[in-house]
Amino acid sequence: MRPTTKDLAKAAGVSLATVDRVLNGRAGVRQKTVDAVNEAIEEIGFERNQVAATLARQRAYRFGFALPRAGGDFLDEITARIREFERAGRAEMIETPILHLDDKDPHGIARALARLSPETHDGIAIMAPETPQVRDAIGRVRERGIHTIAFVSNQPEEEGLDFVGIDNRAAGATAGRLMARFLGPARGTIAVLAETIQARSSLERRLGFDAVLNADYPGLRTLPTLETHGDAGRAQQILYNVLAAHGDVVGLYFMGADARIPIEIARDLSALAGRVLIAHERTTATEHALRRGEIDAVVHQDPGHLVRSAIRILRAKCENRSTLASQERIRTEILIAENL
Amino acid sequence: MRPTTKDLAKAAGVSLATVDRVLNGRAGVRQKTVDAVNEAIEEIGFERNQVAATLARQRAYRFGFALPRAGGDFLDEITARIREFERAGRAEMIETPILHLDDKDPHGIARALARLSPETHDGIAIMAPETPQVRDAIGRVRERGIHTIAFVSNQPEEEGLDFVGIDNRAAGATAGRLMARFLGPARGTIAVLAETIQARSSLERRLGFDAVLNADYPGLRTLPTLETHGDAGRAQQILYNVLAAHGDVVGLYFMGADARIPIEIARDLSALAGRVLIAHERTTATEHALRRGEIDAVVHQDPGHLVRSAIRILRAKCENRSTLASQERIRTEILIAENL
DNA sequence: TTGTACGCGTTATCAG
DNA sequence: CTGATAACGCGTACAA
Repeated sequence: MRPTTKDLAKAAGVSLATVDRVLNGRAGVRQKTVDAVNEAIEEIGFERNQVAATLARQRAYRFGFALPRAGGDFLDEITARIREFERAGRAEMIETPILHLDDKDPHGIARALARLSPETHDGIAIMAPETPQVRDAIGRVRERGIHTIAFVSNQPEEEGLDFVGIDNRAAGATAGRLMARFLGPARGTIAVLAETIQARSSLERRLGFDAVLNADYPGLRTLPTLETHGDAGRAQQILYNVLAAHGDVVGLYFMGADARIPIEIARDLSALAGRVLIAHERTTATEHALRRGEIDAVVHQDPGHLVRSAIRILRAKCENRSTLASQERIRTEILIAENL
Repeated sequence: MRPTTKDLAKAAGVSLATVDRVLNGRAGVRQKTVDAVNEAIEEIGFERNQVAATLARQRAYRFGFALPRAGGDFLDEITARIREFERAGRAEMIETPILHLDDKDPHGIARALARLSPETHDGIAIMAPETPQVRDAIGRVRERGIHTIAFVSNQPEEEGLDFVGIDNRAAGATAGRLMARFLGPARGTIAVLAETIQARSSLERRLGFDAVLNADYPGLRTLPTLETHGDAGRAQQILYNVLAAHGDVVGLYFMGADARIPIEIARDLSALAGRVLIAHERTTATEHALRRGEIDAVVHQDPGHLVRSAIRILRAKCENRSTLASQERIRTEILIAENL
């Protein structure tokens, strides 16, 4: 049988309570005693039994998800995955409450984050715009002893804040390579659409996309990013204009997280037939479009994986363990009709 | 607080022991009592606390992996992922011993499986050829009360044996579509290589590959599958012959799980430059080849995901729970240089 | 057919 | 600063 805390206490010549204090880094133990316990840990090869530890905590882990209140199919999918986990999580003593944030109101977000207490949250995954207010609020959440990670939309890297999501530059490069390979010898212009070019994810994707095309495909020219602001009418006008202005548009890249609107418009624009269309994120809209051959490929990050990875990382932080890096890197997936 | 077995016992008017019997489907309880307990479960909304249940079992789960003794980079990768899990699994009371099988000896495999006892194994994931002996042996393992699943290489579906691995037909179709899309307007012949055409996986991949090409690309012709039998010399000869016999080879599809040998040969065959090459499984060989642009795409199933999915499914069976279907479907991943 | 009592390996709460 | 001791929710002998 594996050594237990009891064995450890005996080996170190202290009580169970002291063992617990050392194991969990609590204050009020002489350094000498700490060392003795740590030596005994090495000696007998003690490893904490997390199952017992979780049971003894007397309460479930509470890992919150702070998400924008509204935000298209992809966010709905994320929410669905959280709720799905919620059911299974109860038996494992993990709760995953969702906290809704108003995307457009940084102060409101900051206030919501300020209300988080260690009493009700062991950790929180935050998907929010990267404003100074939000960044500061996150810092204060951490200071209160709540573990935090940036979720899907990255926060500035500086403060070593863990991040769960894909590498958007790589995702853009992937889209770019597929676009070029699918176009083959064709030459011409590629239009790029996004909800907004302000989002960091859009910037990074664009960077990756251009890097590939500029480096290897002189026959292809990319236009500046066009902003739809999530507005169907505007998107339609934009697409119409760009096709009118450039007779040689051979490809379209929908860079945003909600490709539904551009896809629907593209469907009606017969002028787009035969062009290569690439979008981001698997949603019902992109899935159907792939099946019908209306778009050619989707670059995707799996929402289920995102959610579970965030939970695993938060839990590992609580138990101050490290995680399996190989498991936590979110893949930049390529979807075509055949591998849906 | 969530209701516990104690609350359940009280609500049903029985003892804890009886609650346990009903919960775990043990014999020796009057139907009337069973019903009473089940009603009480509904009434108070009881859900078993798996953390407590696991702790109380007094022993770790033991989920074995029965794998071929030798088998190329992909299998090495799987083994590495099992070992990786092993370290983290101990704290969660899950052990994952590996059982080595001799791929070429069905009777030996059957004997090895016959030695498995419920004392030492709660479940086992089996990767083995689909011979009658093996199938029968698996049946007997299950009869002894050990949970089983087919791992990576499928067993005939008939007996409702769960399977963890990709849909090989879809994987072949994915490879076929990529091949055709990357070739663009080019016309010509595609050579298909495999270690052996006998393996079910090869058959299924070929089926998917051909289905796509035959349906949509009349300008592309596929040759019969060529067998390398994992032999470098033979593979070289085959490739040489096929290029000599067909002047219009525009693409190569490496269907087997170990693309290292064909890749190395292709690298030296300057005649292959400019052709589209697609292989299966991410290994150091395929990864490097993608980075260097020696091959164009890799169709992949993630070994880490395979391993963890097998473990989760076996565990769910032990706790007779259902699993999150969305999490357990192994993706047919497409890898190019940009999304490695 | 049913119930009692104890144990699992931790954590938390006291008292000293 | 340290130690006893009682939980935590469930499984399992063993008794009845």
